[in-house]
Amino acid sequence: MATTTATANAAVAKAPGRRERKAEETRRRLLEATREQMAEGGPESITIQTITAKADIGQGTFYNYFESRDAVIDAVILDMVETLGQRLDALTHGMSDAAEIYSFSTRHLMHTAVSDPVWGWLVVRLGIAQEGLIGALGPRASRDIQIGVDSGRFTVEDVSIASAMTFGSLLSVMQAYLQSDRKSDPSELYAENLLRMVGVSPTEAHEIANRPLPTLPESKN
Amino acid sequence: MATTTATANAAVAKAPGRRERKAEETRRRLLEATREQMAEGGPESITIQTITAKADIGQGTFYNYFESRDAVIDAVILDMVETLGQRLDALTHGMSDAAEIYSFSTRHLMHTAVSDPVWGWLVVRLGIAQEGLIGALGPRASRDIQIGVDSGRFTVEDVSIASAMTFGSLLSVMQAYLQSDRKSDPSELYAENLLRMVGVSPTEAHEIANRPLPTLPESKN
DNA sequence: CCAGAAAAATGAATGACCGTTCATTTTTGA
DNA sequence: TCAAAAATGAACGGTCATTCATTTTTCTGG
Repeated sequence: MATTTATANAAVAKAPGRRERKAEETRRRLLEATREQMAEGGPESITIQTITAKADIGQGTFYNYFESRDAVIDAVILDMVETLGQRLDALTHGMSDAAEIYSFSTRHLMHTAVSDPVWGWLVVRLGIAQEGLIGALGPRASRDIQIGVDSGRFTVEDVSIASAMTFGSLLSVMQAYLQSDRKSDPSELYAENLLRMVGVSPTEAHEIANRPLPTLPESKN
Repeated sequence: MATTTATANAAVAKAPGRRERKAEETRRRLLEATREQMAEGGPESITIQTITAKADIGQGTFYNYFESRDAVIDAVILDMVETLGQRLDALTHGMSDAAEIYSFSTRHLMHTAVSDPVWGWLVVRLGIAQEGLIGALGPRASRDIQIGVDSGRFTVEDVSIASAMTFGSLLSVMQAYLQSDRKSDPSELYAENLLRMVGVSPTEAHEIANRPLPTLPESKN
């Protein structure tokens, strides 16, 4: 064991090494190229050819980093959803009112979806059938709604259905927004409708959904 | 003019004729095969090869009836949506309470979506990005919600957003249902949540969403 | 600093799939 | 009987994911 040349490494293994660093960089380039391609041309424009050309990397090299075309798409989605999820968690961490947490989360989610073209493609085109997307967003929505139910703030008979509706509404409102003349950000009305859906009174729903929205913390990456 | 041989035909033209009847039959066969293929293998399995094989018709013949692959898919969707829409209209025609109309419509829609595999693929896989689907369902949802707003029954600030949410929720609830163990029909809970969303009080929403659901009239076809 | 082994990169070639076309054959109607 | 209409399916052209024999880069021990 301990074949590393000299540098005293603390625990198990942590020497980056030129090779590793370069490999990581290549992987990052491929993910970045995939993300960009998705933003510019949508999911159908993602071919191995376009990705590798954009990343300035040989076609064959792609398969040293990803199993298949689908694998890289899943990786991009997972990365984006996880990052946003963590930023939302950081934002709502200290809050105590479930309705406020739910409102801020859904507003930010919608706002992100209508502002960032990659999210636009992601949500609308890959949509609901995409495992990665629903698998990562679903649990978060469920959790936030469950908090409201447990604290007596929300009254829904079935959390999973309310969660699915939260998520599905996002898709269609966003789609409608993108196809319209993009007049006004629908985030507040979307959140207000959701609050009513989970049992918050209309007047209160209106007030909560229109509170000043704190900005999202930057991601740690 | 009047080149028809003999048969006294009333107005403009209405002689079916062997040719016309056969052509209609072929078109019907193609639509039917497309529908079946969609039910069995989903949208991506719809190729000209599979459709024509299933209909027992030559590949080339396909293009005597439809412009392209997309055209036949659109035709199937339009047909299905129109048929269901008319049945829903017939059902709710005599009703006066907007909440009941909205509830019955959404319940029937969800029930159809979770019962019929073609609708399943249609709604989930083609989903929200499909022009035909949203173009036909959207206006109906908007109309039903608008009736509620006009009669003071609903309070929503933006009908188009509420309409989009009605439709988008359908997708995701159905998707969740299909991926689960298909335990219980989510139609009632779905409708109840929607009623609350448009401003009906929780107690009333519960009552309305659980009224006995009249069966849908058969279609005229 | 060097040789040579191991790892990674490369891009041309492969093979599969699919929508669409069209020259030819079959069916229909008068 | 024959001309027009419809049907046919082989063939074309294009796209694209994936493979692999070869080249290039990196690492290691001397």
